[in-house]
Amino acid sequence: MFKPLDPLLHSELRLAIMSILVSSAEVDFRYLKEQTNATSGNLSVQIDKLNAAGYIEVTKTFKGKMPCTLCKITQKGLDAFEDYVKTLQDYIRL
Amino acid sequence: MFKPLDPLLHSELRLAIMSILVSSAEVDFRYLKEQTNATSGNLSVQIDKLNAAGYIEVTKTFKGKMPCTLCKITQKGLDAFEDYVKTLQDYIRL
DNA sequence: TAAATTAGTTTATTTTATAAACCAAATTAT
DNA sequence: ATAATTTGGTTTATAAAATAAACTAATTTA
Repeated sequence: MFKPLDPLLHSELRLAIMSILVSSAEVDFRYLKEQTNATSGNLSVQIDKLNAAGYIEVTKTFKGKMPCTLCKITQKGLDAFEDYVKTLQDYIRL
Repeated sequence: MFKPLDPLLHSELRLAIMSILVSSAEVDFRYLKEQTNATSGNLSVQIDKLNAAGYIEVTKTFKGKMPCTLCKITQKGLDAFEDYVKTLQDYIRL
C-alpha cells in the first residue's frame, strides 16, 4: 500500500530545489537561494546531497569575477523525482 | 512560491497514518501497524504527536480482554491534511 | 583603506525519526 | 498449574537529518 518515499526527495528544501530544476535548464546558487528562501548553509548542504546522489550536476564557474555555482538536474534525478511523485500519490489521494 | 510544508504531516509515517484516517471512520493501532509496516514504538510515538497536535483523537478501550487503541481524524486534522496536499502540489507539479 | 556585501563552505546544534528495550496482561504449550 | 510466547502497547536511547551559526575568501562600495 504505502511504498517508501525516497528520503532524499522527501525533504522540504531538497524537494523545492528539485522542483525548480525539473523545469529549468540550469540555475545558479543565488537563484535557488532566492526562490527557496533557504539559508546559504542549508542550501549548500542540500545541494551537496543531491549531487552526491547523482540527482543533480554541479558546475563551479565564474560570472564575471564572482563565483557562480550552477545546478542542473540529471536523468537519474528526473527519474527519481517522477518516482517520488508517483509514490506520493498513494499517500495524498483523498 | 514554495509555502512551508506542515512538518507534522511531512513525515512518511505520520502522512501514511493520516492518509488511512482520512478515508476511515475509526481504526485501531493494530490495523495501522499492519497497513504501515511500522514498528510499534514508532507508531506509538507518531500517534502521540498527531494526537498532541489535535489532528487525531485517540481512545483507549478494550476489545474483549485485549487493550485496543482507536484513532479517528479530527476536523482540524482533515483541514491540515487538505492544506498540506494543496501546498505540496506546488512542489510536485511537473 | 575600512566596512560591507557576495557567494559560498564547514562545523555545531537542534530536531526528528527510528529502533531497542521494556512492561503488563493474555494466550498457548507442557 | 506454570512456564514460554504472543499481543498491544509505552518509554527510553540512538541514529540520522535539518537547520543555524560561524567562518572564509574575494569583491565591491563608502
